Amino acid sequence: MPDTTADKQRSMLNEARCQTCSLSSLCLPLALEFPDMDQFDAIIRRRTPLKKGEALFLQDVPFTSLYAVRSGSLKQVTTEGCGEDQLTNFYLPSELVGLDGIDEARYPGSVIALETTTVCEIPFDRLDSLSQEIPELRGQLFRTMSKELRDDRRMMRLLSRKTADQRLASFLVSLSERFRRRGYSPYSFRLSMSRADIGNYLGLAVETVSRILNRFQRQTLVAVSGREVHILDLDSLSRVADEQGVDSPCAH
Amino acid sequence: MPDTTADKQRSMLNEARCQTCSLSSLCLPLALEFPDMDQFDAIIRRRTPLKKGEALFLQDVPFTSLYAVRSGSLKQVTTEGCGEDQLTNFYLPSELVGLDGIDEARYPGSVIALETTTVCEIPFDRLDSLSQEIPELRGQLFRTMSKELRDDRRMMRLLSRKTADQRLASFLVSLSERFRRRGYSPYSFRLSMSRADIGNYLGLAVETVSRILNRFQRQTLVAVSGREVHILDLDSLSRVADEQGVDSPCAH
DNA sequence: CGGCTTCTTGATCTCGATCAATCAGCGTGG
DNA sequence: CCACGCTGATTGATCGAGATCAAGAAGCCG
Repeated sequence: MPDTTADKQRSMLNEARCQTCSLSSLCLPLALEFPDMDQFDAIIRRRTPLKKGEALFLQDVPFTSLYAVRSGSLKQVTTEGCGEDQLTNFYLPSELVGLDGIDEARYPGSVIALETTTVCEIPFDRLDSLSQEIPELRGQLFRTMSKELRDDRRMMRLLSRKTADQRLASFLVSLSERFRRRGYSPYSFRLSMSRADIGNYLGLAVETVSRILNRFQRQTLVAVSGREVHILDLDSLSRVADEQGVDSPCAH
Repeated sequence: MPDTTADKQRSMLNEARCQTCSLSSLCLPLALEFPDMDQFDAIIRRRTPLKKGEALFLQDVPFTSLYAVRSGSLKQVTTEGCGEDQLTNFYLPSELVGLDGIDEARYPGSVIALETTTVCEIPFDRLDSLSQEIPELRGQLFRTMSKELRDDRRMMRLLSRKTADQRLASFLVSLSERFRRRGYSPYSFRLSMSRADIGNYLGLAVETVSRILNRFQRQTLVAVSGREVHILDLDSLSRVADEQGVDSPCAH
């Protein structure tokens, strides 16, 4: 028994090294060569895995670190005043959590594990210093934040112009792409979030999410069984995701 | 005549120095002391003023620089596929334009002047190098991007949960705050954007914007005449902006 | 003053929220 | 092993906020 624990410990620490991490081509240190990678690796802190429903941190807690998702997934939830929560983001492996906390020195939302999840903690003051010495790291940090800004703008477009159908389709296509990039099947995956989470994120009622998934299924765009999703016709789904009004056939 | 031009030129260049700029306490170099400020100032490039409707840059053009607004205002518009434009941001003096272009090395939307507008061009490669030498500058850049992320999340909440009334109220309150911070009256200002722009930004039809502004006026929350706005009851307006459902009286 | 665009106002219609039952999954304890 | 209860998901019926359609009114500039 102690043997197993030690093994597990060793394997975890090994996994936890950036050099051997399977996500290194997607993660923050992606632009680093070996000497720099070692330096970066040295500031990373291991965390014990989060169980489903556990919080990585709570809203308004002082900002100290960024977190790179290693496995599993999380959601970011902001509670404003006494109103309902707003789910502002889902995080998948290799993605960087906490960037929106830098400015006010506290996290603007709670981040909750949707399943068993492991993360790498990156103390921000150390990262900032290191980004002074390693221009590639600094550049990667700027690019990561910039990309998140771009994604946010896309989300605003989704929320302000798209129909419920287009939102669901966009959501599925986006998940599919993100899984593909991470080496998983873009056609078959398991949703780690509930229908309520999806609805909250997309600005739709749970019932609407359910109904539309059902319709997509009848249209043989997808096969959905509980949280298991099979995408049957990614092209059509993509077309639904950003189709225009029926009478604007785009350029011809 | 040449004398006047020379005067104007000199005065513009003088104005254009960060050290003497009235926005220095809000703008990017806000954390810098004098020797560093000079270095920063040295990489800034002057631009001739943009006329109303002129583009600072167009969508998909290669990213080279950030721009700090000196006077006037701009809107950022993204055209996706063949669909309608999405207005994703308004920029006021001291705000930084172009941060979402870093990642893909091109600007993800066109930025258009809403009135006569002057900006400071900040070549990004120079800024990046300088941010290596000046930690305060780097920190300010991180904070600025982080703040924009937070603002985006707030906007998502607005778009996915708020009613048309709440959106308009939030918009007016937010403008009021931004003007106050810049030393202008938070109660009286001129909208530089059209109703159509406001509607596009808030995810509402022009007609709805018009109707609700009218209703706010009947409720003596504001007095609106064309683009001239007087806020008569900022408290009530703020309350409208983030009131909950009628039957959740918040904490008591 | 006429020809624009922008803004306002009114009438109607529609998408998706809301309300209201089920239904399915699933861990818990008898 | 199965009844029980709980949470999450589905399905149906109704309703309403805001979009859309359709005129006008008011600026604005040559």
